[in-house]
Amino acid sequence: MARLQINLDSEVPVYRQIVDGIRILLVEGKLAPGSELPPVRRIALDLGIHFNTVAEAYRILADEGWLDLRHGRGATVLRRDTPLAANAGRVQEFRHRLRALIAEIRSQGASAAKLSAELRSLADELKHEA
Amino acid sequence: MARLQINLDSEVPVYRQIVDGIRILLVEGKLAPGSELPPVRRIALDLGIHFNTVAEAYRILADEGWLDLRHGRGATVLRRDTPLAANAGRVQEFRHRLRALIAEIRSQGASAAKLSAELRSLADELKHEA
DNA sequence: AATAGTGTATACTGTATGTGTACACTAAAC
DNA sequence: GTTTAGTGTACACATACAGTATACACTATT
Repeated sequence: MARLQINLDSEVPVYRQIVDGIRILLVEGKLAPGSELPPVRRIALDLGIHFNTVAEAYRILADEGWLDLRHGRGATVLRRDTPLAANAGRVQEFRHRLRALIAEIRSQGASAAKLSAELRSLADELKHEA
Repeated sequence: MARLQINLDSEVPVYRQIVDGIRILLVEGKLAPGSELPPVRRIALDLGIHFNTVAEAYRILADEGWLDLRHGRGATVLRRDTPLAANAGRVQEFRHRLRALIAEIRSQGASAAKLSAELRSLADELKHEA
């Protein structure tokens, strides 16, 4: 599995950074159904954190239906049919969180032009996946 | 000032939702330098929370250089020259957080096509602002 | 069986979040 | 000038969250 990037100084809790990082791989198909994830202790060792923190992340992804998590056997990626249609509220929430993210980065000095280009690039990637 | 939208059930702390919401208005120029923000008690009353929670949000925005916060007088928006050039690290962080956000919403059922369209729309808005 | 390797459960510590309350500063009324 | 109303500030507190330590239970292999 691709190496996860964790920032211990971030305001975002580590377990959520792990969830976010693995979910990217899952959604983008870089972790296919049937794959086995590394044991919690191994990831924990790599990242320099406690294995329970990784286990918490695995549990969340299992709750979301991404992982089959079984006592003594490890974690495997499930085939996960898209759960629900996108309703308007979800897309609106996305829009709001995206605006907040853009505002935060601009507030730190990133130019609107540069971010606009990044957004277009991501939009294209997404389009090809769809 | 435009009404802030706060979700008390969100996993995101209320004070940070306030920071995010106001920062959007600031970055997009909808709160111009010289404007006065409402007193912390008034916003708190509107949102049904304690005024100290709003005060915490104001302090953060003041630390970021957006607000002039003065004892007994209220909060006014400062002219804030862009603080730093966008370095590569910041844009990379943006990209990663954006991917995480997209993955999360897709994981909840939003289609790649729809999100791609949203991204393009936001990219265009940004471009016009630049 | 025994063992090594997996995830689980629970108690514990430090930190973050939000509130209550008293305070200090400013401006306006008098 | 003093008073008063309105503002942000400081700090203690209750509670929830994040991360760790440790003992446990399940699975597969020997």
